[in-house]
Amino acid sequence: MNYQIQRGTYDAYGDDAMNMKKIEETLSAIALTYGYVPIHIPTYEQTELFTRSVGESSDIVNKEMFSFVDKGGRNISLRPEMTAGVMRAIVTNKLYAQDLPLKFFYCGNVFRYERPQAGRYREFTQFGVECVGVSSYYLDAEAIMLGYNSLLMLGFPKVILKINTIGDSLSRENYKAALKEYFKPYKNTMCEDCQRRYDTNVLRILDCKSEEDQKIIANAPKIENYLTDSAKEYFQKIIKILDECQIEYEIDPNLVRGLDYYSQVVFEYHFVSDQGVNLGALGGGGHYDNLLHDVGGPSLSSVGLAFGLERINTLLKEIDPDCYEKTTVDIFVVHMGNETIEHAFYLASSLRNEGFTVDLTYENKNIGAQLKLATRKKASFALIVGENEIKEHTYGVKNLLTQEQVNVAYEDLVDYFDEHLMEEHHEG
RNA sequence: GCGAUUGUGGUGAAGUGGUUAACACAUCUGGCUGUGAACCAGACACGCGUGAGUUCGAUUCUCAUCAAUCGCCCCA
Repeated sequence: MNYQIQRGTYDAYGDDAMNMKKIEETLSAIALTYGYVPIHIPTYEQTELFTRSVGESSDIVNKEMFSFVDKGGRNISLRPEMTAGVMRAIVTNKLYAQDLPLKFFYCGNVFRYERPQAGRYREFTQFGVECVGVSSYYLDAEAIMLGYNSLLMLGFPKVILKINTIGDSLSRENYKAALKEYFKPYKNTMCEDCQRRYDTNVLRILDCKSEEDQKIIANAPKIENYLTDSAKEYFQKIIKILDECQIEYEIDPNLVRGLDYYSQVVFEYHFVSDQGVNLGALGGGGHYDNLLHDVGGPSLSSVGLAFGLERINTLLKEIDPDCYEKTTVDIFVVHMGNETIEHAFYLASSLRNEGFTVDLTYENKNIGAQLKLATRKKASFALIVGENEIKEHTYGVKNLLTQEQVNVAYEDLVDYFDEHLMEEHHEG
């Protein structure tokens, strides 16, 4: 029986898995500098949490959730995103009673039952931040910049930041009504999707790819004419801050995000490689006002964003395949078999205790094969342990890059490696 | 959920309705039982994604199924 890996999932190992870890570490470190602290939440919640918060009209909840009934008869869903879980955690732990805003960052796997494509998986990893409890355009701007700078820091040569406002709820109601009014006469001539959107979420019609429909959309009412004064001002303040900080952005009036809970400012980060590889949004987020309240907490506004780590990873590799440190070993211990293996074993242990990365084989391979193995494992040095060496307490140390070999006394080994590995790292 | 393309060893890849499925790289063994190379000899697909059907016979034909890639939808 051969077990097949599940559709839309993947295995990562070695350097690949290492890269994912690196990205997470980098993002965490940056979030920390913005005053965010880690939060850990469960992988599954009761289904209703998601239908309430993410929105029943959204595709994510509608048709993409991994839902099941557990042995206790509870309706459970694997998290399709993290924000809802964070809100729930804030409510169950009454964290809103602490100093606001609460600033949390998280990294974890999320699940969406979708058709897989390049850069799209059914189980994927999101890194994100949520800043909860204070409504301030400074905080929104801060979050946008956090995401923008993170991508630059990770090694993206440039980032396309798309930004838009969908207004406060009053603006949005008025605008939606105007759109419905406008599209009404065209409804039957538009594509099937748009006809559906007309009823479920008119805003999404603006996003339509059909050329025919775009002609109609071009003359549709614009959100800016329906924004309340305060919503307009709010957005302009954010734009001004981005200008001040010389963050490049493009205002995309058709940018409407799929999660129902957003209001005011929404944004996405994109990148297209020189080879033309475009994986869609690398990350996105926005401001939300009612989510915490909907989940049973007080009414507090927040801003959040999330990145897709897999997309970031594949794009970074596209840009520069060598952008990550590879897994390496400092010292590979080579022995002559038999009695020397035992000596090699203890030698390796003591060097590991000194903090070196040490590897060796316990098979009886000849010296050539062992050196070859050492090279394959990207070892810096080979430490040769034979009967003569054991007798004289002096070992052959071969630099696998320069092929130079010297004899080093047992007592001097640690110092020798300290010194020479340091050099290597500086050069690297 | 819809449409298109694809599916041969660890990797890249050729090929055919019929005895041993090319070739290359990688790997392993021996020549060389203390130094990463080269060379020489040899090994390496329980069988061509999985299942069923057609056939005297299928990896090659048909159907189903699964998966990957791309587009739509949606999103990270």
